[in-house]
Amino acid sequence: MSKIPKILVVDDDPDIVEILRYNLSLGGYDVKSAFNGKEAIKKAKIFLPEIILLDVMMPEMDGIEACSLIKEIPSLVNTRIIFLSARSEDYTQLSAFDAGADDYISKPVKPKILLKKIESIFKRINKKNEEIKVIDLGEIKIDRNSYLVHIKNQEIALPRKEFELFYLLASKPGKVFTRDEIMGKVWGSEVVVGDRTIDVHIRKLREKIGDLYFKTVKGIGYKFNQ
Amino acid sequence: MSKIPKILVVDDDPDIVEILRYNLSLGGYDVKSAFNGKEAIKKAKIFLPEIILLDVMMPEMDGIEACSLIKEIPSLVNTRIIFLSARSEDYTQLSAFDAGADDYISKPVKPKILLKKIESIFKRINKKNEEIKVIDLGEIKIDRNSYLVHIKNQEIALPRKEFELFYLLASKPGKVFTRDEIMGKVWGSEVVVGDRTIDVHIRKLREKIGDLYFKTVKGIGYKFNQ
DNA sequence: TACAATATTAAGTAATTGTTAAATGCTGCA
DNA sequence: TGCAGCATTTAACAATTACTTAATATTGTA
Repeated sequence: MSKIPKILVVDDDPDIVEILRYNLSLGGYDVKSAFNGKEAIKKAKIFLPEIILLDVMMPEMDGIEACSLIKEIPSLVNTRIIFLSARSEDYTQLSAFDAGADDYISKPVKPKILLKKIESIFKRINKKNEEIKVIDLGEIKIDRNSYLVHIKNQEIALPRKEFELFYLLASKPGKVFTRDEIMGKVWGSEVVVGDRTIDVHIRKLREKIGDLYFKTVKGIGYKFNQ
Repeated sequence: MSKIPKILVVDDDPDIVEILRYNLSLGGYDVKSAFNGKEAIKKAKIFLPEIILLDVMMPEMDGIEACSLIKEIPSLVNTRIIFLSARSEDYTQLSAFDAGADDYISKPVKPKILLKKIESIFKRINKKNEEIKVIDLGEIKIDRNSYLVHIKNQEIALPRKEFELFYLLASKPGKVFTRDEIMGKVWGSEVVVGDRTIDVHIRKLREKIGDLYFKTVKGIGYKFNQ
């Protein structure tokens, strides 16, 4: 998490490579470049970048073909590929996504959009590693994919805050979460809400999920017990 | 799938036509030729090639104009066009792609590169055709080939955006797709449209497909349930 | 017991989505 | 080229749902 994120830039036009390299370096990334598909694959194997920016139109081996090949290299399965293309046509986009692209930027590339996109991808990468999508406690399952809670074959839909709160508590059954902890993780550190807000949400959960599961630890916070 | 791939070569220089024809024939392709844009269009309509190699500079009607016209012929919408040009100038490339070109080779053409490119395009074409383009959920079938939806022996035609949205949601029944996710996958990550656009499309789907299938998860997104 | 912390309500406020109709964009065709 | 017809987006407003608050009651414990 503490290492510098690596990006490989691939384009046959040296000017474009330079522009991208410049902007990405400013953004604090470790950038390397290649000028065709073959070189890209070779360098990617060694450099192991988190993201590859890949031009679609290149002589010899085009971006889409290169992408397909990269996606087959085991050490690069988690590498995200962003295509660069002269025009944003449906056909091109489709083949790009078919080949395994993760995103798409049309030229001319605007530095702001580029950096934003990169940033959002890194955010996604980090998030994904942290997150487990389904909490399975046997009788109770909490599923982030469908935003549903299953209890003994019953299906319950929860509003967002209630779901997040439940998800947090159930992520470590038995652990007491302080009010501050809950506040920070469910509401975010910037939001300011009144004292009773958490209680009200706990109440709703007790109503919907079952009274017994949620234990109050007076003076500290709450915990979930199966 | 078993037929011989067809390529139409168009250049006003008979020598170049001959070189290309020779090399492509060796590669196992069914090659025909034309010597100007008009002839190219006429022959293409009958020959129905998978790929057209088109010289940019030609007397009477240049390649770019010819390309535009070809792209408007319904029976040739799936034909890929590769431009041949004496120099790889930016300006030319841009107009070429504007006209609907799929790729670009600069002269002098190296047979190896040409064959590789052609091969990679055919690979892509075949891959696409092989791909699962039909989502079959029993009572509901969603067919990408015809852009039709079948529900209980009823056939419903959907406009593109509605179709794409439906296709996305139905690709993982039960999964909640966030608005961002939907935006990125159906509209593309660069397009900016208003807040209510997705809702309106969902509404149309509910109208046409059935209210029950599309569930709103407030604060998150939408999901499809069979 | 006192009293600080939590529970419970109902009602207020905010946020999100639904619905329409009209505006805009696009495509094929005469 | 201009028009017709459909697709898509926008904008305004309504409806719904989520969330927070405030007032009051209850609880647990020093």
